[in-house]
Amino acid sequence: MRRTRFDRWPCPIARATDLIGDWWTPIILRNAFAGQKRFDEFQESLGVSRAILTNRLNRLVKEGLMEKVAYSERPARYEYRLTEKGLDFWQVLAAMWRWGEDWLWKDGRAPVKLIDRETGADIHPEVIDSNTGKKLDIRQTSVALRKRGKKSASPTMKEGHL
Amino acid sequence: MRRTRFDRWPCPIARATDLIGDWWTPIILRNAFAGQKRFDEFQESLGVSRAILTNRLNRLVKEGLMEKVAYSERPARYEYRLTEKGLDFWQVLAAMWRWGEDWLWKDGRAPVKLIDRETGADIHPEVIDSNTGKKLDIRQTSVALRKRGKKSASPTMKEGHL
DNA sequence: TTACTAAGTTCAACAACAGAACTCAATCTC
DNA sequence: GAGATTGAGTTCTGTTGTTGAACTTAGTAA
Repeated sequence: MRRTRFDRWPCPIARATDLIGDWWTPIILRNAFAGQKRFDEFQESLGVSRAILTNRLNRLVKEGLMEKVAYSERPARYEYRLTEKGLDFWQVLAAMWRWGEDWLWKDGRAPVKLIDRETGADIHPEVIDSNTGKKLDIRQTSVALRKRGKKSASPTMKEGHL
Repeated sequence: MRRTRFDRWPCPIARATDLIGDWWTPIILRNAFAGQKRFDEFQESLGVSRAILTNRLNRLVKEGLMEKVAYSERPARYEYRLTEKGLDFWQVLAAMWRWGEDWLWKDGRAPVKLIDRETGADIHPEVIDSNTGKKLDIRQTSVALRKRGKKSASPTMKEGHL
């Protein structure tokens, strides 16, 4: 009766969801992107239970999004740093940022914005198809099976339109 | 001792996480994008508990990502359709798709891909800044408070670099 | 010697999830 | 017209996961 796992499903969205599909993981990553590194720093700024924080950081390390690095030998002290894999996850958080600021403020606008560190210009994340440079349109998008693909773990991802 | 809620936090990522920060919601939305509409269709293809499915669909309706529409009066039968707000969420799932296919297949590639429904060309989601057209770079990105912003609910989102 | 710090671990109460069975109104099948 | 089927749920029982507080441990500072 364990939590259902998606990490062997043949769909990238399902596998990504398995990894970050809980309340704390995306928020912890957000704070890591904001420069936080230490256990107590995460714990105090978020108010998360220490047991859960331990669990989530361990998972992020095991999955390669963060690495645990000693910044002091004696006493032994560690910090958590984003890896390349973790840094690349910024695209997902940025897409969430964009959707969130577009849709989740009923009255007024979000009190924060993303800016370019050098020019100060506003940054508006947008998801495009890199082949055409155009904004994604679901109505034009389908899922296809790759040729010579490996057998897909159940449940099968069917071809078809999105 | 309720689950910690983020829906009043001043950060778009936190609010979005509150909405989709569980294992089933993104997967249900994925299937909705794949064209599924009915309760039993979701239930059978995902194997999710009916109680949880009811709960998640209700939440998605309450938050405006889906709408419950009667497709038959007698007997009363309903289907769930993505709204504009729900359709726009595709950018987030697409970003997850891209990150997932780039990082979550150790051996080989994901067995599925996104293609353009008309041309059949591969689609590669990518997150850019719509002002510059360039790929996002976290090392160049900061968070800024908007001028004249409303008081921020705790915890405070600080200015600073990401 | 006592207090403090960082990074956890342990614990009890409670909430959420899984899987199966049950409900209910209407329609189809024999 | 009796019984089975369908769609869309609700209810139930037993685990598993989350919360918040207290405790641990090794080393340092006062």
